[in-house]
Amino acid sequence: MSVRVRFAPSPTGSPHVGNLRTAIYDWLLARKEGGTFIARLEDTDRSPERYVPEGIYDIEASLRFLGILPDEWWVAGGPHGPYVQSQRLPLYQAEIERLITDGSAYRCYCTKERLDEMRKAQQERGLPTGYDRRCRFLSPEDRAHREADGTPFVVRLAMPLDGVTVLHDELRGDITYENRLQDDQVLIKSDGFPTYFFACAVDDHAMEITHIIRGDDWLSSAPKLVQVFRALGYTAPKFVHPPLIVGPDKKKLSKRHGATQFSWFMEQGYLPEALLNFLVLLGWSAGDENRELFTVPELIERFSIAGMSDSPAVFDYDKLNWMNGQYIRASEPGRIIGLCLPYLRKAGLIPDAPSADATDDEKRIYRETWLDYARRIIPLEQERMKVLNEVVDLVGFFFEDLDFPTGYDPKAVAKWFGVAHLKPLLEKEIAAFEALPEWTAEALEAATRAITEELGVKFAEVIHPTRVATTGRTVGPGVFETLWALGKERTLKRLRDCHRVYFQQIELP
RNA sequence: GGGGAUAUCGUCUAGAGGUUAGGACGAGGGAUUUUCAGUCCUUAAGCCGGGGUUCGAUUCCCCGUAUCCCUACCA
Repeated sequence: MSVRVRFAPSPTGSPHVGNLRTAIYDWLLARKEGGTFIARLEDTDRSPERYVPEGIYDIEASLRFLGILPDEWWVAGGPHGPYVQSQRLPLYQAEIERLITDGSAYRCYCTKERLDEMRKAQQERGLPTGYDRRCRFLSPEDRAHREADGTPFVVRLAMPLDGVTVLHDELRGDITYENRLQDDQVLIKSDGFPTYFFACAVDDHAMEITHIIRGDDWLSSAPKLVQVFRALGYTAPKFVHPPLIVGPDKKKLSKRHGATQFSWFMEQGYLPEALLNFLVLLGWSAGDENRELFTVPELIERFSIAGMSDSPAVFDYDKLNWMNGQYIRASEPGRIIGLCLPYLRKAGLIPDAPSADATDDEKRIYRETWLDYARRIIPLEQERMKVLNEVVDLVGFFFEDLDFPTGYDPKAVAKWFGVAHLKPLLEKEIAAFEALPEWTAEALEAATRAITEELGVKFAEVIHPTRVATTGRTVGPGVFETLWALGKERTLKRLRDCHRVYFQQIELP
Protein backbone atom coordinates (compact mmCIF):
# COMPACT_ATOMS: atom_id res chain seq x y z
CA MET A 1 0.00 0.00 0.00
CA SER A 2 1.34 3.37 -0.91
CA VAL A 3 2.17 5.85 1.83
CA ARG A 4 -0.40 8.50 2.60
CA VAL A 5 0.49 11.02 5.25
CA ARG A 6 -1.33 14.09 6.40
CA PHE A 7 -0.50 17.41 7.94
CA ALA A 8 -3.43 18.42 10.10
CA PRO A 9 -3.08 21.97 11.37
CA SER A 10 -5.61 24.03 13.25
CA PRO A 11 -6.15 27.57 12.09
CA THR A 12 -5.12 29.26 15.31
CA GLY A 13 -2.83 31.78 13.65
CA SER A 14 0.46 31.55 11.85
CA PRO A 15 1.68 27.99 12.30
CA HIS A 16 4.22 27.13 14.95
CA VAL A 17 7.62 26.08 13.62
CA GLY A 18 7.13 22.74 15.34
CA ASN A 19 4.02 22.03 13.33
CA LEU A 20 5.81 22.91 10.16
CA ARG A 21 8.61 20.58 11.02
CA THR A 22 6.03 17.83 11.26
CA ALA A 23 4.69 18.88 7.88
CA ILE A 24 8.19 18.67 6.46
CA TYR A 25 8.58 15.15 7.84
CA ASP A 26 5.25 14.20 6.29
CA TRP A 27 6.25 15.65 2.97
CA LEU A 28 9.70 14.08 3.03
CA LEU A 29 8.28 10.67 3.81
CA ALA A 30 5.70 10.98 1.05
CA ARG A 31 8.30 12.09 -1.49
CA LYS A 32 10.73 9.41 -0.38
CA GLU A 33 8.18 6.63 -0.63
CA GLY A 34 6.43 7.89 -3.72
CA GLY A 35 3.39 8.46 -1.56
CA THR A 36 0.83 11.18 -1.11
CA PHE A 37 1.04 14.24 1.09
CA ILE A 38 -2.30 15.50 2.32
CA ALA A 39 -3.17 18.58 4.34
CA ARG A 40 -6.39 18.77 6.25
CA LEU A 41 -7.68 21.72 8.17
CA GLU A 42 -8.76 20.84 11.71
CA ASP A 43 -11.09 23.72 12.41
CA THR A 44 -13.40 22.04 14.87
CA ASP A 45 -12.65 24.41 17.71
CA ARG A 46 -15.01 27.28 17.09
CA SER A 47 -14.22 29.31 20.18
CA PRO A 48 -13.39 32.83 19.03
CA GLU A 49 -10.03 32.98 20.77
CA ARG A 50 -8.83 29.86 19.00
CA TYR A 51 -10.50 30.03 15.66
CA VAL A 52 -8.52 32.45 13.51
CA PRO A 53 -9.81 32.39 9.93
CA GLU A 54 -6.76 34.25 8.62
CA GLY A 55 -4.66 31.46 10.04
CA ILE A 56 -5.76 29.33 7.11
CA TYR A 57 -3.89 31.60 4.74
CA ASP A 58 -0.84 31.70 6.96
CA ILE A 59 -0.73 27.93 6.83
CA GLU A 60 -1.03 27.93 3.08
CA ALA A 61 1.61 30.64 2.73
CA SER A 62 4.01 28.73 4.95
CA LEU A 63 3.68 25.52 2.97
CA ARG A 64 4.15 27.40 -0.27
CA PHE A 65 7.17 29.22 1.10
CA LEU A 66 8.81 25.97 2.10
CA GLY A 67 7.92 24.42 -1.20
CA ILE A 68 6.11 21.50 0.36
CA LEU A 69 2.83 21.60 -1.46
CA PRO A 70 0.31 18.93 -0.53
CA ASP A 71 -0.98 16.63 -3.22
CA GLU A 72 -4.44 16.83 -1.71
CA TRP A 73 -5.66 19.71 0.39
CA TRP A 74 -8.28 22.34 0.85
CA VAL A 75 -6.71 24.64 -1.71
CA ALA A 76 -6.57 22.26 -4.66
CA GLY A 77 -9.00 19.59 -3.53
CA GLY A 78 -8.57 15.89 -4.11
CA PRO A 79 -10.42 12.60 -4.20
CA HIS A 80 -11.09 12.48 -0.46
CA GLY A 81 -12.40 15.98 0.11
CA PRO A 82 -13.49 18.17 1.57
CA TYR A 83 -10.24 18.74 3.42
CA VAL A 84 -11.75 21.03 5.98
CA GLN A 85 -13.30 19.36 8.97
CA SER A 86 -16.04 21.90 9.48
CA GLN A 87 -17.30 20.82 6.06
CA ARG A 88 -17.40 17.16 7.00
CA LEU A 89 -19.93 17.36 9.83
CA PRO A 90 -22.47 14.95 8.28
CA LEU A 91 -19.80 12.27 8.11
CA TYR A 92 -19.01 12.58 11.80
CA GLN A 93 -22.70 12.63 12.57
CA ALA A 94 -23.30 9.37 10.74
CA GLU A 95 -20.36 7.70 12.41
CA ILE A 96 -21.24 8.80 15.90
CA GLU A 97 -24.75 7.42 15.53
CA ARG A 98 -23.21 4.07 14.78
CA LEU A 99 -21.11 4.20 17.91
CA ILE A 100 -23.99 5.26 20.10
CA THR A 101 -26.14 2.50 18.71
CA ASP A 102 -23.61 -0.19 19.32
CA GLY A 103 -22.80 1.14 22.76
CA SER A 104 -19.20 2.16 22.21
CA ALA A 105 -20.17 5.77 22.76
CA TYR A 106 -22.81 7.43 24.86
CA ARG A 107 -24.48 10.75 25.37
CA CYS A 108 -23.39 12.62 28.46
CA TYR A 109 -25.63 15.31 29.92
CA CYS A 110 -23.34 16.53 32.65
CA THR A 111 -22.99 20.27 32.83
CA LYS A 112 -19.75 22.14 32.66
CA GLU A 113 -20.33 23.17 36.27
CA ARG A 114 -20.69 19.63 37.49
CA LEU A 115 -17.57 18.59 35.63
CA ASP A 116 -15.61 21.46 37.11
CA GLU A 117 -16.74 20.63 40.64
CA MET A 118 -15.99 16.99 40.13
CA ARG A 119 -12.50 17.76 38.95
CA LYS A 120 -11.90 20.15 41.78
CA ALA A 121 -12.97 17.57 44.32
CA GLN A 122 -10.73 14.97 42.73
CA GLN A 123 -7.78 17.29 42.83
CA GLU A 124 -8.40 18.20 46.46
CA ARG A 125 -8.47 14.57 47.43
CA GLY A 126 -5.35 13.86 45.43
CA LEU A 127 -7.16 11.54 43.07
CA PRO A 128 -6.53 11.16 39.38
CA THR A 129 -8.83 13.50 37.50
CA GLY A 130 -11.28 12.23 34.95
CA TYR A 131 -14.92 11.90 34.14
CA ASP A 132 -16.74 9.75 36.69
CA ARG A 133 -18.83 8.14 33.95
CA ARG A 134 -22.10 8.96 35.57
CA CYS A 135 -23.95 9.24 32.26
CA ARG A 136 -22.42 6.06 30.94
CA PHE A 137 -24.59 4.03 33.26
CA LEU A 138 -27.78 6.02 33.12
CA SER A 139 -30.94 3.91 33.21
CA PRO A 140 -32.92 3.83 29.97
CA GLU A 141 -35.66 5.82 31.69
CA ASP A 142 -33.32 8.55 32.82
CA ARG A 143 -31.84 8.72 29.42
CA ALA A 144 -35.23 8.94 27.73
CA HIS A 145 -36.15 11.64 30.16
CA ARG A 146 -33.15 13.80 29.31
CA GLU A 147 -33.73 13.33 25.63
CA ALA A 148 -37.30 14.42 26.01
CA ASP A 149 -36.13 17.48 27.93
CA GLY A 150 -33.78 18.39 25.16
CA THR A 151 -30.90 18.61 27.66
CA PRO A 152 -27.68 19.59 25.89
CA PHE A 153 -25.22 16.77 25.67
CA VAL A 154 -21.82 15.68 24.49
CA VAL A 155 -20.99 12.25 23.20
CA ARG A 156 -18.28 10.34 24.99
CA LEU A 157 -16.30 7.28 24.13
CA ALA A 158 -17.09 4.29 26.33
CA MET A 159 -13.50 3.41 27.10
CA PRO A 160 -12.91 -0.24 28.04
CA LEU A 161 -12.90 -0.40 31.82
CA ASP A 162 -10.08 -2.89 32.08
CA GLY A 163 -7.34 -4.42 30.03
CA VAL A 164 -4.64 -2.51 28.27
CA THR A 165 -4.18 -0.68 25.01
CA VAL A 166 -0.90 -1.25 23.28
CA LEU A 167 0.30 1.42 20.96
CA HIS A 168 3.05 0.64 18.55
CA ASP A 169 5.02 3.79 17.91
CA GLU A 170 7.43 3.50 15.00
CA LEU A 171 10.06 5.36 16.98
CA ARG A 172 9.56 4.05 20.47
CA GLY A 173 8.19 0.58 20.03
CA ASP A 174 5.25 -0.81 21.95
CA ILE A 175 3.81 1.37 24.65
CA THR A 176 1.29 -0.14 27.02
CA TYR A 177 -1.44 1.86 28.68
CA GLU A 178 -3.95 0.71 31.25
CA ASN A 179 -7.44 1.32 30.01
CA ARG A 180 -8.87 2.01 33.44
CA LEU A 181 -6.67 5.09 33.62
CA GLN A 182 -8.03 6.52 30.39
CA ASP A 183 -10.83 9.03 30.37
CA ASP A 184 -14.10 8.65 28.51
CA GLN A 185 -12.99 11.12 25.89
CA VAL A 186 -15.54 13.56 24.52
CA LEU A 187 -16.08 12.76 20.85
CA ILE A 188 -18.78 15.25 19.95
CA LYS A 189 -19.04 18.58 21.70
CA SER A 190 -22.31 20.15 22.69
CA ASP A 191 -22.10 22.44 19.67
CA GLY A 192 -22.21 19.35 17.48
CA PHE A 193 -18.61 19.65 16.35
CA PRO A 194 -16.34 16.66 16.77
CA THR A 195 -13.26 16.79 18.97
CA TYR A 196 -9.82 16.08 17.62
CA PHE A 197 -9.94 12.43 18.58
CA PHE A 198 -13.09 11.66 16.71
CA ALA A 199 -12.59 13.79 13.63
CA CYS A 200 -9.03 12.55 13.34
CA ALA A 201 -10.01 8.89 13.43
CA VAL A 202 -12.91 9.29 11.03
CA ASP A 203 -10.92 11.37 8.56
CA ASP A 204 -7.71 9.42 8.71
CA HIS A 205 -9.68 6.35 7.85
CA ALA A 206 -11.72 8.06 5.16
CA MET A 207 -8.59 9.54 3.64
CA GLU A 208 -6.75 6.25 3.84
CA ILE A 209 -3.93 7.66 5.89
CA THR A 210 -1.12 5.19 6.50
CA HIS A 211 1.06 7.12 8.97
CA ILE A 212 0.07 9.58 11.64
CA ILE A 213 3.10 11.76 12.27
CA ARG A 214 2.46 14.22 15.07
CA GLY A 215 4.18 15.77 18.04
CA ASP A 216 5.24 13.87 21.10
CA ASP A 217 2.70 15.86 23.11
CA TRP A 218 0.08 13.51 21.68
CA LEU A 219 1.74 10.38 22.91
CA SER A 220 0.07 10.14 26.27
CA SER A 221 -3.41 10.48 24.84
CA ALA A 222 -2.73 8.06 22.00
CA PRO A 223 -4.56 5.09 23.57
CA LYS A 224 -7.77 7.07 23.42
CA LEU A 225 -7.31 7.63 19.71
CA VAL A 226 -6.52 3.97 19.23
CA GLN A 227 -9.72 3.06 21.01
CA VAL A 228 -11.69 5.41 18.82
CA PHE A 229 -10.33 3.64 15.75
CA ARG A 230 -11.18 0.36 17.34
CA ALA A 231 -14.73 1.41 18.22
CA LEU A 232 -15.20 2.58 14.68
CA GLY A 233 -14.02 -0.78 13.45
CA TYR A 234 -11.05 0.69 11.60
CA THR A 235 -7.46 -0.34 11.54
CA ALA A 236 -5.39 2.49 12.95
CA PRO A 237 -2.57 3.89 10.82
CA LYS A 238 1.00 3.63 11.97
CA PHE A 239 2.02 6.12 14.61
CA VAL A 240 5.13 8.26 14.68
CA HIS A 241 5.63 10.73 17.50
CA PRO A 242 8.66 12.89 16.81
CA PRO A 243 10.13 14.64 19.83
CA LEU A 244 9.07 18.13 20.75
CA ILE A 245 11.00 21.24 19.88
CA VAL A 246 11.81 23.00 23.12
CA GLY A 247 13.32 26.27 24.30
CA PRO A 248 16.61 26.70 26.18
CA ASP A 249 14.74 25.90 29.40
CA LYS A 250 13.65 22.60 27.83
CA LYS A 251 9.99 23.53 27.86
CA LYS A 252 7.83 23.30 24.77
CA LEU A 253 8.98 26.07 22.44
CA SER A 254 6.71 29.07 22.91
CA LYS A 255 6.67 32.81 22.56
CA ARG A 256 8.53 33.12 25.82
CA HIS A 257 11.61 31.73 24.13
CA GLY A 258 11.48 34.02 21.14
CA ALA A 259 9.68 33.82 17.88
CA THR A 260 7.88 30.59 17.12
CA GLN A 261 5.45 31.66 14.45
CA PHE A 262 6.63 30.71 11.03
CA SER A 263 5.54 34.03 9.58
CA TRP A 264 8.16 35.75 11.71
CA PHE A 265 10.94 33.73 10.14
CA MET A 266 9.66 34.48 6.68
CA GLU A 267 9.53 38.19 7.45
CA GLN A 268 13.00 38.37 8.95
CA GLY A 269 14.53 37.00 5.81
CA TYR A 270 15.28 33.36 6.38
CA LEU A 271 15.54 31.44 3.15
CA PRO A 272 13.13 28.56 2.61
CA GLU A 273 15.87 26.00 2.10
CA ALA A 274 17.66 27.13 5.26
CA LEU A 275 14.52 26.87 7.33
CA LEU A 276 13.69 23.50 5.87
CA ASN A 277 17.20 22.16 6.33
CA PHE A 278 17.40 23.47 9.88
CA LEU A 279 14.00 22.21 10.92
CA VAL A 280 14.61 18.76 9.50
CA LEU A 281 17.82 18.43 11.47
CA LEU A 282 15.99 19.28 14.65
CA GLY A 283 14.99 15.72 15.33
CA TRP A 284 16.38 13.82 12.41
CA SER A 285 19.88 13.04 11.22
CA ALA A 286 21.45 11.33 8.27
CA GLY A 287 23.39 8.98 10.50
CA ASP A 288 27.16 8.89 10.29
CA GLU A 289 27.36 11.18 7.31
CA ASN A 290 28.40 14.03 9.56
CA ARG A 291 26.78 16.66 7.42
CA GLU A 292 24.61 19.63 8.18
CA LEU A 293 23.84 21.10 4.79
CA PHE A 294 21.54 19.15 2.52
CA THR A 295 19.67 20.05 -0.60
CA VAL A 296 16.05 19.04 -0.78
CA PRO A 297 16.69 16.10 -3.13
CA GLU A 298 19.43 14.91 -0.80
CA LEU A 299 17.01 15.04 2.10
CA ILE A 300 14.37 13.12 0.22
CA GLU A 301 16.89 10.49 -0.70
CA ARG A 302 18.07 10.04 2.87
CA PHE A 303 14.94 10.57 4.89
CA SER A 304 13.61 7.75 6.99
CA ILE A 305 11.56 7.38 10.12
CA ALA A 306 14.37 5.34 11.63
CA GLY A 307 16.67 8.35 11.42
CA MET A 308 14.42 10.37 13.65
CA SER A 309 15.50 11.21 17.14
CA ASP A 310 13.39 10.35 20.16
CA SER A 311 14.40 13.06 22.58
CA PRO A 312 13.46 16.74 22.53
CA ALA A 313 15.61 19.26 20.67
CA VAL A 314 16.39 22.79 21.78
CA PHE A 315 15.71 25.32 19.05
CA ASP A 316 19.09 26.96 18.46
CA TYR A 317 18.60 30.35 16.86
CA ASP A 318 22.37 30.74 16.47
CA LYS A 319 22.67 27.65 14.39
CA LEU A 320 19.72 28.69 12.26
CA ASN A 321 21.44 32.01 11.62
CA TRP A 322 24.65 30.28 10.68
CA MET A 323 22.82 27.98 8.31
CA ASN A 324 20.89 30.83 6.76
CA GLY A 325 24.16 32.66 6.19
CA GLN A 326 25.51 29.58 4.45
CA TYR A 327 22.56 29.54 2.08
CA ILE A 328 22.70 33.27 1.47
CA ARG A 329 26.35 33.02 0.49
CA ALA A 330 25.63 30.09 -1.78
CA SER A 331 22.86 31.98 -3.57
CA GLU A 332 23.09 33.77 -6.89
CA PRO A 333 23.61 37.48 -6.23
CA GLY A 334 20.57 38.23 -8.33
CA ARG A 335 18.36 36.27 -6.01
CA ILE A 336 19.71 38.00 -2.94
CA ILE A 337 19.30 41.39 -4.57
CA GLY A 338 15.69 40.63 -5.35
CA LEU A 339 15.01 39.39 -1.86
CA CYS A 340 16.72 42.36 -0.24
CA LEU A 341 14.97 45.14 -2.16
CA PRO A 342 11.74 44.89 -0.14
CA TYR A 343 13.71 45.39 3.08
CA LEU A 344 15.37 48.48 1.67
CA ARG A 345 12.04 49.88 0.54
CA LYS A 346 10.43 49.16 3.83
CA ALA A 347 13.26 50.91 5.65
CA GLY A 348 12.81 53.92 3.39
CA LEU A 349 16.30 53.59 1.94
CA ILE A 350 14.93 53.39 -1.57
CA PRO A 351 11.51 54.52 -2.79
CA ASP A 352 8.80 52.17 -3.92
CA ALA A 353 8.97 51.06 -7.51
CA PRO A 354 6.98 53.21 -9.90
CA SER A 355 3.51 51.90 -10.59
CA ALA A 356 2.71 50.04 -13.77
CA ASP A 357 1.17 53.10 -15.40
CA ALA A 358 4.21 55.28 -14.78
CA THR A 359 5.86 56.72 -17.86
CA ASP A 360 8.83 54.96 -19.40
CA ASP A 361 10.92 57.87 -18.35
CA GLU A 362 9.91 57.51 -14.71
CA LYS A 363 10.67 53.84 -14.85
CA ARG A 364 14.04 54.46 -16.41
CA ILE A 365 14.98 57.04 -13.83
CA TYR A 366 13.95 54.73 -11.02
CA ARG A 367 16.00 51.95 -12.47
CA GLU A 368 19.08 54.06 -13.01
CA THR A 369 18.88 55.89 -9.72
CA TRP A 370 17.90 53.11 -7.40
CA LEU A 371 17.88 49.67 -8.89
CA ASP A 372 21.25 49.83 -10.56
CA TYR A 373 22.74 51.28 -7.41
CA ALA A 374 21.21 48.59 -5.21
CA ARG A 375 22.43 45.93 -7.62
CA ARG A 376 25.95 47.23 -7.24
CA ILE A 377 25.84 47.41 -3.48
CA ILE A 378 23.97 44.38 -2.22
CA PRO A 379 26.42 41.78 -3.58
CA LEU A 380 29.17 43.55 -1.65
CA GLU A 381 27.42 42.65 1.58
CA GLN A 382 26.11 39.25 0.60
CA GLU A 383 28.74 37.32 2.47
CA ARG A 384 28.12 39.33 5.60
CA MET A 385 24.41 38.65 5.92
CA LYS A 386 22.98 35.98 8.14
CA VAL A 387 19.41 37.14 7.85
CA LEU A 388 18.21 39.24 4.93
CA ASN A 389 16.78 42.04 7.02
CA GLU A 390 20.33 42.82 8.14
CA VAL A 391 20.86 44.32 4.73
CA VAL A 392 19.27 47.52 6.00
CA ASP A 393 21.98 48.16 8.57
CA LEU A 394 24.68 46.81 6.31
CA VAL A 395 24.05 49.08 3.35
CA GLY A 396 22.34 52.02 5.01
CA PHE A 397 25.38 54.27 4.65
CA PHE A 398 25.30 53.88 0.91
CA PHE A 399 21.89 55.46 0.67
CA GLU A 400 21.70 57.89 3.51
CA ASP A 401 22.86 61.43 2.88
CA LEU A 402 25.91 61.48 5.06
CA ASP A 403 26.55 65.07 5.99
CA PHE A 404 29.62 65.29 8.12
CA PRO A 405 29.40 64.99 11.07
CA THR A 406 25.76 63.99 10.85
CA GLY A 407 25.50 60.30 10.13
CA TYR A 408 29.11 59.65 11.10
CA ASP A 409 29.96 57.35 13.94
CA PRO A 410 31.73 59.58 16.50
CA LYS A 411 33.91 56.72 17.64
CA ALA A 412 35.05 56.05 14.10
CA VAL A 413 35.83 59.71 13.60
CA ALA A 414 37.67 59.95 16.89
CA LYS A 415 39.71 56.93 16.01
CA TRP A 416 40.85 57.86 12.51
CA PHE A 417 40.45 61.56 11.92
CA GLY A 418 43.16 62.27 14.44
CA VAL A 419 45.94 61.17 12.11
CA ALA A 420 48.40 63.93 11.30
CA HIS A 421 48.21 63.42 7.57
CA LEU A 422 44.44 63.63 7.33
CA LYS A 423 44.33 67.00 5.63
CA PRO A 424 46.81 66.30 2.83
CA LEU A 425 45.32 62.85 2.47
CA LEU A 426 41.84 64.13 1.82
CA GLU A 427 43.13 66.83 -0.48
CA LYS A 428 45.22 64.42 -2.50
CA GLU A 429 42.40 61.94 -2.71
CA ILE A 430 39.96 64.55 -3.88
CA ALA A 431 42.35 65.64 -6.58
CA ALA A 432 43.37 62.14 -7.61
CA PHE A 433 39.89 60.66 -7.62
CA GLU A 434 38.56 63.68 -9.48
CA ALA A 435 41.11 63.06 -12.21
CA LEU A 436 40.62 59.33 -12.41
CA PRO A 437 39.96 58.32 -16.01
CA GLU A 438 37.92 55.31 -15.04
CA TRP A 439 36.06 54.66 -11.81
CA THR A 440 37.07 51.14 -10.94
CA ALA A 441 38.19 49.55 -7.72
CA GLU A 442 41.57 48.82 -9.29
CA ALA A 443 42.12 52.41 -10.39
CA LEU A 444 41.03 53.71 -7.00
CA GLU A 445 43.42 51.40 -5.25
CA ALA A 446 46.33 52.36 -7.49
CA ALA A 447 45.69 56.03 -6.90
CA THR A 448 45.43 55.50 -3.17
CA ARG A 449 48.64 53.51 -3.02
CA ALA A 450 50.40 56.31 -4.83
CA ILE A 451 49.12 58.80 -2.31
CA THR A 452 50.24 56.55 0.52
CA GLU A 453 53.76 56.66 -0.84
CA GLU A 454 53.75 60.39 -1.24
CA LEU A 455 52.59 60.72 2.33
CA GLY A 456 55.11 58.18 3.55
CA VAL A 457 52.66 56.48 5.87
CA LYS A 458 51.35 52.98 6.24
CA PHE A 459 48.63 51.80 3.92
CA ALA A 460 46.35 51.10 6.86
CA GLU A 461 46.71 54.71 7.96
CA VAL A 462 45.22 55.73 4.65
CA ILE A 463 42.64 53.06 4.24
CA HIS A 464 40.95 53.58 7.57
CA PRO A 465 40.54 57.35 7.47
CA THR A 466 39.31 57.00 3.92
CA ARG A 467 36.71 54.52 4.95
CA VAL A 468 35.52 56.71 7.77
CA ALA A 469 35.41 59.77 5.55
CA THR A 470 33.36 58.07 2.88
CA THR A 471 31.13 55.79 4.93
CA GLY A 472 31.06 57.26 8.40
CA ARG A 473 32.04 53.95 9.91
CA THR A 474 34.88 51.53 10.42
CA VAL A 475 33.28 48.42 9.06
CA GLY A 476 32.10 47.44 5.64
CA PRO A 477 33.24 45.82 2.43
CA GLY A 478 36.71 46.55 1.03
CA VAL A 479 37.25 50.28 0.75
CA PHE A 480 37.84 50.34 -2.97
CA GLU A 481 34.82 48.27 -3.82
CA THR A 482 32.90 50.57 -1.53
CA LEU A 483 34.11 53.68 -3.32
CA TRP A 484 33.45 52.08 -6.65
CA ALA A 485 29.91 51.22 -5.63
CA LEU A 486 29.36 54.61 -4.07
CA GLY A 487 30.27 56.24 -7.36
CA LYS A 488 32.41 59.23 -8.13
CA GLU A 489 29.91 61.86 -7.25
CA ARG A 490 29.00 60.60 -3.78
CA THR A 491 32.59 59.74 -2.94
CA LEU A 492 33.90 63.17 -3.82
CA LYS A 493 31.05 64.92 -2.08
CA ARG A 494 31.69 63.03 1.12
CA LEU A 495 35.43 63.63 0.98
CA ARG A 496 34.91 67.32 0.35
CA ASP A 497 32.32 67.66 3.10
CA CYS A 498 34.63 66.05 5.59
CA HIS A 499 37.53 68.20 4.56
CA ARG A 500 35.57 71.39 4.69
CA VAL A 501 33.63 70.88 7.87
CA TYR A 502 36.24 69.00 9.87
CA PHE A 503 39.07 71.42 9.31
CA GLN A 504 36.86 74.40 9.71
CA GLN A 505 35.94 73.06 13.13
CA ILE A 506 39.49 72.25 14.03
CA GLU A 507 41.02 75.49 12.91
CA LEU A 508 38.54 77.79 14.52
CA PRO A 509 39.82 79.08 17.85
C1' G B 1 -1.82 13.31 42.60
C1' G B 2 -1.95 9.88 38.15
C1' G B 3 0.00 8.30 33.42
C1' G B 4 3.55 8.34 29.40
C1' A B 5 8.17 9.50 27.20
C1' U B 6 13.22 10.81 27.39
C1' A B 7 18.58 11.03 29.25
C1' U B 8 26.27 11.43 24.82
C1' C B 9 30.25 18.22 24.85
C1' G B 10 26.50 24.68 26.69
C1' U B 11 23.27 23.31 22.00
C1' C B 12 21.94 19.85 17.56
C1' U B 13 23.67 15.09 17.01
C1' A B 14 26.86 10.37 15.23
C1' G B 15 28.40 5.98 17.26
C1' A B 16 29.53 0.91 18.86
C1' G B 17 29.36 -4.76 23.88
C1' G B 18 36.27 -3.52 23.40
C1' U B 19 36.69 3.47 19.57
C1' U B 20 42.05 8.35 20.90
C1' A B 21 33.58 8.57 21.87
C1' G B 22 33.18 11.51 15.64
C1' G B 23 30.86 15.97 13.26
C1' A B 24 28.24 20.79 13.45
C1' C B 25 26.61 25.48 16.03
C1' G B 26 28.49 28.46 19.81
C1' A B 27 33.14 29.73 22.70
C1' G B 28 38.81 30.35 22.86
C1' G B 29 43.43 30.70 19.84
C1' G B 30 45.90 31.31 15.11
C1' A B 31 46.29 32.46 9.68
C1' U B 32 44.52 35.77 5.65
C1' U B 33 46.22 42.06 7.60
C1' U B 34 42.06 46.71 4.25
C1' U B 35 38.12 46.94 9.02
C1' C B 36 33.95 43.75 9.81
C1' A B 37 32.23 39.47 7.93
C1' G B 38 33.77 35.28 5.37
C1' U B 39 37.27 31.39 4.57
C1' C B 40 41.13 28.02 6.43
C1' C B 41 43.74 25.80 10.64
C1' U B 42 43.35 24.86 15.79
C1' U B 43 41.96 24.26 21.34
C1' A B 44 38.70 23.31 25.29
C1' A B 45 34.19 20.87 26.15
C1' G B 46 30.23 15.02 26.77
C1' C B 47 28.40 9.28 27.72
C1' C B 48 22.86 11.44 34.77
C1' G B 49 23.57 8.01 39.32
C1' G B 50 23.39 2.97 41.40
C1' G B 51 22.95 -2.04 40.73
C1' G B 52 23.10 -6.15 37.59
C1' U B 53 24.32 -9.29 32.67
C1' U B 54 29.32 -9.82 30.70
C1' C B 55 36.16 -11.24 30.37
C1' G B 56 34.56 -6.16 29.32
C1' A B 57 29.36 -1.53 29.38
C1' U B 58 28.63 4.89 27.95
C1' U B 59 26.02 0.98 24.74
C1' C B 60 21.79 -4.46 27.03
C1' C B 61 18.40 -5.11 31.68
C1' C B 62 16.46 -3.19 36.42
C1' C B 63 16.04 0.65 40.00
C1' G B 64 16.76 5.64 41.20
C1' U B 65 17.12 10.61 39.81
C1' A B 66 16.10 14.58 36.59
C1' U B 67 13.49 16.73 32.70
C1' C B 68 9.49 17.18 29.47
C1' C B 69 4.52 16.01 27.78
C1' C B 70 -0.56 14.67 28.88
C1' U B 71 -4.22 14.69 32.69
C1' A B 72 -10.33 20.35 28.76
C1' C B 73 -16.92 20.16 25.45
C1' C B 74 -7.97 22.91 22.77
C1' A B 75 -5.63 20.83 19.14
